[in-house]
Amino acid sequence: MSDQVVTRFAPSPTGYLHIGGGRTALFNWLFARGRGGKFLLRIEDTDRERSTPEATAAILKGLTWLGLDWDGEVVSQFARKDRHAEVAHQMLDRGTAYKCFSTAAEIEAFREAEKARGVSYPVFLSPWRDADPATYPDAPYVIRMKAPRAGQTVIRDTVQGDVTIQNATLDDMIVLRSDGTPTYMLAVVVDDHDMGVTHVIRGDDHLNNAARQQIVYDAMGWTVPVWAHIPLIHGPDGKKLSKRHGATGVEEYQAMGYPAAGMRNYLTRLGWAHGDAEIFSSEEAMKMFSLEGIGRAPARLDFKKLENTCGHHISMMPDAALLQELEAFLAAAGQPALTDSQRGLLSRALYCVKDRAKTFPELVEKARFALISRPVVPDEAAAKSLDAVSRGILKSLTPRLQNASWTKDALESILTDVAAEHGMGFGKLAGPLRAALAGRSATPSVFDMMLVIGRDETIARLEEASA
RNA sequence: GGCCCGUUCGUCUAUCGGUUAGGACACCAGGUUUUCAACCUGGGAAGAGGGGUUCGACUCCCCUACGGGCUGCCA
Repeated sequence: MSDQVVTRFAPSPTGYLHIGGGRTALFNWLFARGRGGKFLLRIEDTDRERSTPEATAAILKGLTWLGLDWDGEVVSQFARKDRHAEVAHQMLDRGTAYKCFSTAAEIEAFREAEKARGVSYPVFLSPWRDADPATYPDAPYVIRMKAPRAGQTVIRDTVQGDVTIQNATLDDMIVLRSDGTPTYMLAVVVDDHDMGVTHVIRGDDHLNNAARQQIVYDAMGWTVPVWAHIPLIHGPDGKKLSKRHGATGVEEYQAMGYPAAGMRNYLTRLGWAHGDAEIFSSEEAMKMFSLEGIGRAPARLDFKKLENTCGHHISMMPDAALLQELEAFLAAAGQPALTDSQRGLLSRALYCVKDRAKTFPELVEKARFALISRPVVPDEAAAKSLDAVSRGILKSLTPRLQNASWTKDALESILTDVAAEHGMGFGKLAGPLRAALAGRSATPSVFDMMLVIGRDETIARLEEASA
């Protein structure tokens, strides 16, 4: 018997990867990876009407972008339908399930009638539960689990605590549909058991389901996994996160230019805490992560904090990795790829822009000075600082830069000297320089810009601006 | 409607009966500066409401309010 941790993420492929699903996957991943366990991926595609291969691809893509790698092959739940049916029949043999010949129309009619009578929660009690097989008609049937009618089922949840459900409120869930396909309630249990899942970490929208699933575990004599039902993510207004809040799919976050490491960090802290830890790598998160640290209340998405977290990660990232992810972002956002020379320039510029950007678009904007080619067209604010006097000063500057030693210290002393000669502080000179070098009024340090683009380009831009 | 879960600064959270209720983001003020960002210093800011239990409750129990989830031959 191995006590290795096995977790899984089990999305249904009906759309893109929701940010909440991404966080669920992240928690499962952190928990497994931090304990030397396995993190498995299963696609819950038993609903043939709604499942699409495109959605599956989108989900895998989202997980991959987030950097959540799974162990082994992706399991298709639908592909295991024969195994599910086998278990349903074993339940039949064990007497923990029965054939029910009630039609959908009959059940619907029953519910309507009960509601009309004022029964708020009509629990359908199948007349076939204890019927004599001799009376079975030759008709389609479903297999229902024989759930206990009395007593209670207790879910021992690591996050929510002990949750007690009265069995009387549970009906005999269908485990196998009349067409022989399994329902979710059966399939999850069979798959989790067969895959050796030890910890079920999922959204708390499944909390009530856990009671029914536990009944299936008991019916088969299987070990119940450790439950951990985590609260959902809400929009900034506290309502369930939906389209109208903006981004709900993880690919939208990628397109907005958030680095994956920052995303992971932010999402980890959303609904989970470990003392005062705020900014950390995924490796550190794995060491700290525990189910006990998960909060019980739904958390709201805060884009400001997301940005702040991402800013820390951008500045911490090694240049090579940063450049690589930036290029992936450009591709994902449908922007033109970098040319070889732009890539070279950008990697030289990173050191002076990475501390000032929170997202990739911001990083590109800050590094604009390095990527543009002449003529440098100043924007309105920059144009204002390029008056006649300033242009004259810039012109007088170029000869002195010709022979200057191209270091920050040397440049600084030349420029402060020039400014002094014109009876001004360096601050006065910095504006025109920015305008000439970058065409903007807000840029990285002028010295850094000169260092990055080099002597020839610097002089060319100054001459152009002062012409 | 019924059942289940939740509720600490605006937001994410720490606290696991005894704290001036801590941190982070955001915000405000000041500083630094070569613009922006960053950074530094300081500031305002919270236990939903009401009952208990206890020498003592944010912490335990009950009620109310509010929010969320579930209530399918969906997952």
